[in-house]
Amino acid sequence: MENMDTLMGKYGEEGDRLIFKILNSGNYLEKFSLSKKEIDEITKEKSLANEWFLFDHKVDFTKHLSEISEKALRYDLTVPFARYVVQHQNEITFPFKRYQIQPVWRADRPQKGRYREFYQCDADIIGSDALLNEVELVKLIDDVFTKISMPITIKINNRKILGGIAEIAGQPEKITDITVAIDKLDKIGQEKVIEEMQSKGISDEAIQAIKPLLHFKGDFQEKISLLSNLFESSEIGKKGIKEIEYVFETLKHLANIQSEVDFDITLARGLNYYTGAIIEVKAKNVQIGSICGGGRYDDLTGIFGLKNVSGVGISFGIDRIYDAMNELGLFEKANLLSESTLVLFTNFGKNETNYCLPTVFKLREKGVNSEIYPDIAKLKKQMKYANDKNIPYVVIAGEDEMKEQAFILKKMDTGEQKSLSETELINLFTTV
RNA sequence: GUAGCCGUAGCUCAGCUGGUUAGAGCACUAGAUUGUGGUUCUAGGGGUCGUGGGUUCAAGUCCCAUCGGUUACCCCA
Repeated sequence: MENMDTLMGKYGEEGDRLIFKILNSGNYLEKFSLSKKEIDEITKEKSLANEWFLFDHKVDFTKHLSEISEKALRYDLTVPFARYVVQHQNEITFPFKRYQIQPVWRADRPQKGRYREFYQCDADIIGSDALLNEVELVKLIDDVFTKISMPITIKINNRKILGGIAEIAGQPEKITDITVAIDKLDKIGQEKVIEEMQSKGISDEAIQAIKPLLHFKGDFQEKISLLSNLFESSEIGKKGIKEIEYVFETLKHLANIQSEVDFDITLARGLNYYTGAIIEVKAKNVQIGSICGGGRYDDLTGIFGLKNVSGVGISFGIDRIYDAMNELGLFEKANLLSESTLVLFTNFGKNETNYCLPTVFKLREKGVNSEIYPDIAKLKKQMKYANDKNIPYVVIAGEDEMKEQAFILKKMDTGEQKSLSETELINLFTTV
């Protein structure tokens, strides 16, 4: 949980709306009052017939947020991390690296691949503006997805390039609108992108300047040279090109990257706080949103009172990665669904349980996953349980076996069974 | 915030232009197999048809409201 003002204004307009707000505790309407203007407006339409007019008339509480809510659930891990770094700046040695796995919340309508509560795993390096950190994080992404054998595309862009585009378009203040529109290119097509820009009040001259980018296809070098021509008069654009060139060259020649890495001019990302590299990862052959995202933020700690500390970080969307792995059948392929229990001891009654229990615990001490059926049930039911749970061995011990100080071990796949002493049984499982 | 689709057995669903006692598969229980699973066969239990109202001689079916789920837009992990 965070203070509301820690979170508000960091993620953009849409982000602010999606922050889970928490009502104040206790009599939370105590401090609440309508402004004179609001009362005038309401009473104009409706006479103040009774004291419940507040409830009769829809009041826009979103305009009174600060009066009724001062806490909110964390929207991501990056902003709270920046707050943490500022609070503990004297105890932290920079450059500071950390990872963190925790749930975050979005007040959104849940749907496929989109959750109200989900886990993120963040990895950040803060207190260094070296581009080497960008390279390290891309390498980290590549390592992770290579390890779980998930084919991905790592898309990389740079906010400075987007800034350059806005600059040469002559409307730097419209950078967000321009980039959000460009971001939709592969979804809605060139025509609609231009329409959207027009509707956001972007001038026709600006659109003409941007247009060459919209239907541009080419490899990395071709993209770079196109942008270089475009950015002759844009310092920020040039800087963006230099940055992305370094990152790509280093990745290409020194990092041994397995995944596809793509310089995507249309990649924008809605979060406001990014200032340099932006990264997004898409799973191949799975229809799900991005499964990992991140970028560089130069001013995030500045907002909380610690200037000139640049950071770069990425965030894995754990739940989506799990969904994608499921859909691709990666758990089966990696044999991650193998049986959890190796031996099941059947339960015939109290005496038999007392007879078996020490052996179960001895096996467990030796690291053999064993369990005893908790209820006195028909053998048929217990066998079915073992079968349904893919337990490969079942131990049966009733009165007869107790007399002989023996256990019957049944191998489920072949059905064969033999009588063993406790020592023989334990040895069988521990000397493999 | 906007729009579409769906709510019937524990689960997945069928149920036609309203018309007897609301069905199937899976799961569950029992038996064939009194201490032996996977296959098979037989029998059985289990339903306020999301909720509330309306139309009708008659509503799971039509209408309205409401709640829940889901999908898309937006945005993102």
